Amino acid sequence: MSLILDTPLVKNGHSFYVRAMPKVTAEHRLARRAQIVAAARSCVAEQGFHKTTMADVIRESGLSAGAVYGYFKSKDEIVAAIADDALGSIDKLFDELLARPEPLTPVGALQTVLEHVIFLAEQPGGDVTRIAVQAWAEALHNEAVHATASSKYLLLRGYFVEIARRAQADGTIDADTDPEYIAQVLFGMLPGFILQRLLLGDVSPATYTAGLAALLRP
Amino acid sequence: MSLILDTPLVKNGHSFYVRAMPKVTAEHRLARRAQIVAAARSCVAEQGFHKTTMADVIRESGLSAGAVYGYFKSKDEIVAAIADDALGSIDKLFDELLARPEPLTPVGALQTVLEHVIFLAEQPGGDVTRIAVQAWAEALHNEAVHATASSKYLLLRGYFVEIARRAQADGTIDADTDPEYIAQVLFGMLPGFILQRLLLGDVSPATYTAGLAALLRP
Amino acid sequence: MSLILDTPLVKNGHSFYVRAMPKVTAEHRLARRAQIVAAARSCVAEQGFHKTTMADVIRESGLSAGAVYGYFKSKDEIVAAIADDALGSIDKLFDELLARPEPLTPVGALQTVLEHVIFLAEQPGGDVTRIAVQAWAEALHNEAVHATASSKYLLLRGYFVEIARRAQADGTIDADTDPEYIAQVLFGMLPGFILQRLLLGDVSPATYTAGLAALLRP
Amino acid sequence: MSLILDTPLVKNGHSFYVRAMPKVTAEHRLARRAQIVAAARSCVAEQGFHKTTMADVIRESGLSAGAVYGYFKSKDEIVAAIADDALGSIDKLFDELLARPEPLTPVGALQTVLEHVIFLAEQPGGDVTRIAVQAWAEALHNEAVHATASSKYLLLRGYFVEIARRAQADGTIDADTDPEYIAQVLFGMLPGFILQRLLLGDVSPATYTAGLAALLRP
DNA sequence: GATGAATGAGAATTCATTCAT
DNA sequence: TATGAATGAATTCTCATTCAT
Repeated sequence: MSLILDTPLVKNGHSFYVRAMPKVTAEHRLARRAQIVAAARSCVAEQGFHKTTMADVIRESGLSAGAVYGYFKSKDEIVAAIADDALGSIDKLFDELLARPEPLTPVGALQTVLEHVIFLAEQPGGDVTRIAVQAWAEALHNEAVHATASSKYLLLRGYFVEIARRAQADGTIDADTDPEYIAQVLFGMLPGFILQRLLLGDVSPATYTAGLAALLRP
Repeated sequence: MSLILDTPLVKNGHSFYVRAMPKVTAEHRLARRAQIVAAARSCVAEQGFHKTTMADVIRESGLSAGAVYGYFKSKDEIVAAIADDALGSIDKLFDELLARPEPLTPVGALQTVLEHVIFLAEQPGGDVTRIAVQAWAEALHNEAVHATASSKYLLLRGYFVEIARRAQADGTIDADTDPEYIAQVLFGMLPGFILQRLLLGDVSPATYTAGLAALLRP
Repeated sequence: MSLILDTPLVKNGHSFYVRAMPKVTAEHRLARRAQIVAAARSCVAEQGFHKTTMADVIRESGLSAGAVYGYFKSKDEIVAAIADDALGSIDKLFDELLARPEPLTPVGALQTVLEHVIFLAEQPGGDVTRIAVQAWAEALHNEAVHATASSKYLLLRGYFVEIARRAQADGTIDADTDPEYIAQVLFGMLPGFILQRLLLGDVSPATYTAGLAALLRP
Repeated sequence: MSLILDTPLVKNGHSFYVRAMPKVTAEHRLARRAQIVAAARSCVAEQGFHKTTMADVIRESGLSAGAVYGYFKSKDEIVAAIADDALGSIDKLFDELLARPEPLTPVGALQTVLEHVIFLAEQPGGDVTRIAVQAWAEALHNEAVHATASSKYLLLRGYFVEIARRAQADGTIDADTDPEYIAQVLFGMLPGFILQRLLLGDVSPATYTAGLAALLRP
């Protein structure tokens, strides 16, 4: 990004300076925001939202205090952005599920989700599931986080409703039960999986799917 | 804590009250600790661990700063005590389950647990499940809370192992699957229930048990 | 303020500790507030409201940051308190005027006021008139200061209305003019005196009263 | 400031615009400075010197940060420029007074000045008198502003000395009093007028002149 | 010269904890 | 032991100013 001319051009009796109009703004701004969120995310995955100080985020992001505050008005906005970002993983789970050509069974859907959760958790830059757990706690007294969390979770749970409906249609599952209830249970297995993985460390998609399969098999 | 004298002694320009110091120390100490934890718990249920300040706890408990610090060395100790207290509810769930005369089926056990969770959550003094969610987040970077949480959760999950074994013994559940895996799934339904109840507000023991029953019914 | 007893009194089978109930609160609180305002005032007299930092006030007051914030919720509150305090000098001018046994003429009243302004300005702890000038500027965009200033100024101007009325009654001043207008002019000489004294340094009650007397003498 | 090219040059992934640099430098510079001072003045009239940030000035002026700093080395220089500009109104008062063909009486001179003060205050771009009040406060701890203010005020006061001399010459005013003292009082009525107008809002040239006339009439 | 993103010192404020009484 | 005023390090956020383009 070098300045091209140091000496003014002279044309029509006027001197001209060449001014860079960096296209920067749009993408650059987003990239910087992402950079900051990434820095913050890795702090939060380690220390939680509240032990993470702005100084941590600033240091980790490699920017200055002023720069960070140029992209986010407050720590709360960064917290919300991290939560959004982490809960955005839900969208990725969703895409993964919808990419499947054939319809999935309940167990199949759960297995797919669990495997993708593990995949996401192991991405570099801080375990998303750790952030999800922070987000659960935060959502209880932070309306912004609550709003994101509930909408994302309703979305994913909606997918399980669809799975339940199909299973009811082909007679695999009792057709008289509200598919929402079935989805509550299926979706409701995720937090328990995440929590046991983080706190007890002895679950895996394989053990979990095996356990569920055993329960479902008559 | 009776006052012996109603009229203050005045000496050196200061007034003094003479106050009875009951010898009860042992129980008294415990009562005081409980009083502080109760105060702190109701703050934490509303605001979370980190937004709850010592000043909040001190005000809510009706004691003085010095008094509170006489019973707890630090905020961290109070946090640990609240987590212990909240996770102690697990013991109550457990007692509830063991009190049953006849052995429970997986669905029955879950229903019993969910109903008791609701019962505990609705006790006055702050919803325990809100504190549990805070404790999950805290456990990720607070060893004391992590230790309590994991031991309690292993204990409760152990109960579900027992349930699974019984169901395998009487042929209700496939006997070739490790009962630990089955317990992971059964126990793993609790966090999802708690979370959906707090964040989405549309689950109940009835809907959940119906959903699970539909899944299990062939 | 020494603790009287180190060893518990034992009476009626109970042990007693003697607890100091410092009468502190009421007067002590006021004294501390005054101490902080005094510190702040001397800073403000030198540097103005905005160049005076909380760190300055804290250092000058000899207290800690926390202590200062225990008495004032914000810098704005301290600013308001200083303005109140400085504008409270108006009350002192007023008292001075009302203490006079015989009624004053316009020139006499002005002279008395100017002399007392000088007296107050020369008190140790920061020239009040410098703070008054800051308060004028502040009042233009600080509602709290504006409210105090306008009420105090109306009060003092009201005194001059009274002076004007008397002068009209005894025929010294034209009776057909609204005494409020006359008071506006009399009271309105004060800011100009204060300003010329601070910025030009060449006015005194003597020169000012001489000038006014010359104007009034036919 | 005409753009020669409508289509950006693109080079190295950046787009460039070529802009005409008028040779006008001298006037252009002054125009730009005036533009910046005007922007800053309207901010200061609303918020005072210290609440006005450079960001405010930059936004209001429509220029870039760099551009503003190209014309003023620091905020302090802008503050000084605004004060100079506002105190420059004194020159306008002065011109107004000297433009009168016949010599003025003290009351006449004051009336003329007050009326012109109102005229200036009501010009668009921020009430000059509000800025004057800020300048008074600033002059107490800003040598540049102090220097400008005192020289301007001495100048205007000098005019009143002249008025006083004339009145002494034609016997309207006692000849034994130093005309400087009389000027102190006459000039000293201005700040009180400005302040009462801004803080109390109930004075006008008419009420003020009426009040003064009543005082002077035997 | 012009731009505006970036800088970083410094400001206001909070809060866990202590300690004289 | 009990009190609660006091402490001061740590935290969030601002804003005058610079500098690569």
